[in-house]
Amino acid sequence: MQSIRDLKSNFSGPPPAHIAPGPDAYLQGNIRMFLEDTELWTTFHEIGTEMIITKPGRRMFPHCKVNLSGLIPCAKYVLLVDMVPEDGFRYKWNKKKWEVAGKAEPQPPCRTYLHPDSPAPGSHWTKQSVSFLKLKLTNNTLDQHGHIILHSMHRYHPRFHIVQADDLFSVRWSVFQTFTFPETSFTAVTAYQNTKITKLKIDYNPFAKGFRDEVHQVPLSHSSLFMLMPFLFCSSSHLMICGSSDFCQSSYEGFDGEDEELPKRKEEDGVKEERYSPWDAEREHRVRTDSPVGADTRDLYSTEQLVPTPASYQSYRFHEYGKSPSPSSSIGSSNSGSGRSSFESRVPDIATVPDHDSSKAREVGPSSCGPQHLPGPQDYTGVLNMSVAQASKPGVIGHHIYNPYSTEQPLGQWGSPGPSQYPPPHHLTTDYTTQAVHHSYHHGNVAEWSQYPLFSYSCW
DNA sequence: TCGCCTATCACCTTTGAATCGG
DNA sequence: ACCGATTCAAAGGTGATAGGCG
Repeated sequence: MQSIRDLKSNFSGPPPAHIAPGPDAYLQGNIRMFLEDTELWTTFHEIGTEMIITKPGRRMFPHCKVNLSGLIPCAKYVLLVDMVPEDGFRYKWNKKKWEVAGKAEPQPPCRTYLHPDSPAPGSHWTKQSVSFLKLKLTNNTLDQHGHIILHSMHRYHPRFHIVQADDLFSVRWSVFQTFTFPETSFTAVTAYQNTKITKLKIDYNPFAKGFRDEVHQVPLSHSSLFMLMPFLFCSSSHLMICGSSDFCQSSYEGFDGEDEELPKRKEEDGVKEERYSPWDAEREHRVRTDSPVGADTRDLYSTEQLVPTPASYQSYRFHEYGKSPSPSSSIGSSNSGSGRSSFESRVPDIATVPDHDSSKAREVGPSSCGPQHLPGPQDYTGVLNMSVAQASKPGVIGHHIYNPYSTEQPLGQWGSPGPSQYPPPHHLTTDYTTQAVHHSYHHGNVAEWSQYPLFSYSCW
C-alpha cells in the first residue's frame, strides 16, 4: 500500500530520465494532478460537505487547490473547472440526515470556470499549486458575473480539465485531461443544513473566525493543521485499503450526535479506520434500489481520471460512478493507448471573473523555454464562438478537440439515461493507487456545438 | 405550517496604497 | 532614488438571523 504522500513523491516533477519519454509521451499520460488540503476535504466529506450558493456568488470552502506535474514546461495549458451533478436527485435535510426529495430540477446553464492564469506554460502550473480560490457558486440562473450556476439541494462535484492549448482559440482542438476527486463532492445549499458542517466551516475558514466559540476554539488553525499533514497522511493511509464496500459502508447516524467530536480531533484517534462519507450508505442503497439510472452502467474511467485519496472512497466509487450521470462514456476509447473516442459535444459556457491573479501569472519570469507571452486580458468571447463555427467544418474533425461533455453523458444529465445508454463498467486495476489511469479526450462530433451558448456574456 | 430563499448585519481577513526609515 | 517593512483603510468573505414566499 502506498500512501498519497508516497505517490506525490513518485509523481512530482518531470519523469526520470531513464523513462523520460518524448513530448508526445507527456501527452500520453504523464500529467498528474493532486488535490491539496485533502485532509480538510476529507474531514468535510465524511460529514457531508455543503457549499453555500447565493445570488451574488459565494466562494467554496474548502476551495479547490491542486498540484500539477508532468506538463511540458514550454507548452501552454488551460485549466478549467466545471461542476458535475452527482446524480439525478434533489435532496432535503431531514432530521439530521440527507434524504432524496425527488428528481433533480432541470439543469441550470452549464458554465466552466477558467483559471485566470490560463493559458500559461506548464512551468507556471507546476511550479506552485494552482488555486481556484475565487471560483464562485451561485443559484442565480441569470448571473452575469460568470459564476458557476448550481441548484440548491443538489449534489455536485468539481471536475478539473487541463488542456494543452496556446490560447483559448485552440482549446477545442486540443487534447484534454479530466480529473475528479471524490472527496470534493458537495451539496449546494442556500443555508447550512448540517450544524456540524457549520462548525467545521467556522473552525477552518478564517473569514468565519468571528463566529468561533472561544471556549471550544480549534487548537489548530487551518494552516497549522496542514503542518501535520505527514502525520495525518500516515494515519489515513491505512484507510486506503478498502476493497469491499461492506468494509467501508457506514451508518450515517454515526455522525448525528450534535456534541460529537469534530473530525479535527481525528489525529487523536490516530488510526480510525472507519472514515467515510455519509453518502456512502445511502448511495449503496440507492444504487441497489431506486436509482433511476442503473447501477452498473458505465465506464467511469473512460472520461475521468479519478485520483486516489488517502481516505476510503473506493468502496463506493464503482457504484457511484456507475450510476452517476456525470462522466461521459467513451465507447471503445478507454485504456487502449491509441483509443480515440468519439464524442458528441456540449459546449460549456466558459467564464471566469476578472482576477488580478492573472496579472501575477504574467509576471512569471522567462523560463528556460524562452520568452513567454502570457496574454493580457482578452476578449475571447468572439474567439471561442468563432472556434465553434470552425469546429463545425468537416475539415477539423481530425483535430484533438476539447470536449468535457458528451451527449452520451451530457452535463445536463438530469434526464434519466437508460442503462443501455452506457457501456458496461470498466474494470480497474485493483491497485490504482500506484498509477493513475490516463485518458485523453477527443472530439468526434462537433456538429452539436452550435446548439449551446458559449460566452453568453463577457466576463474577462 | 413547513421548507427554502434572501437581505441584512456584525465580525473578520485580505488587499493595496501610503508612509516611513535605512 | 530605491527598497523593504509597517500601517491603515477599504473591500470583500463569513455565518447568523429574521422575514418573505410558495
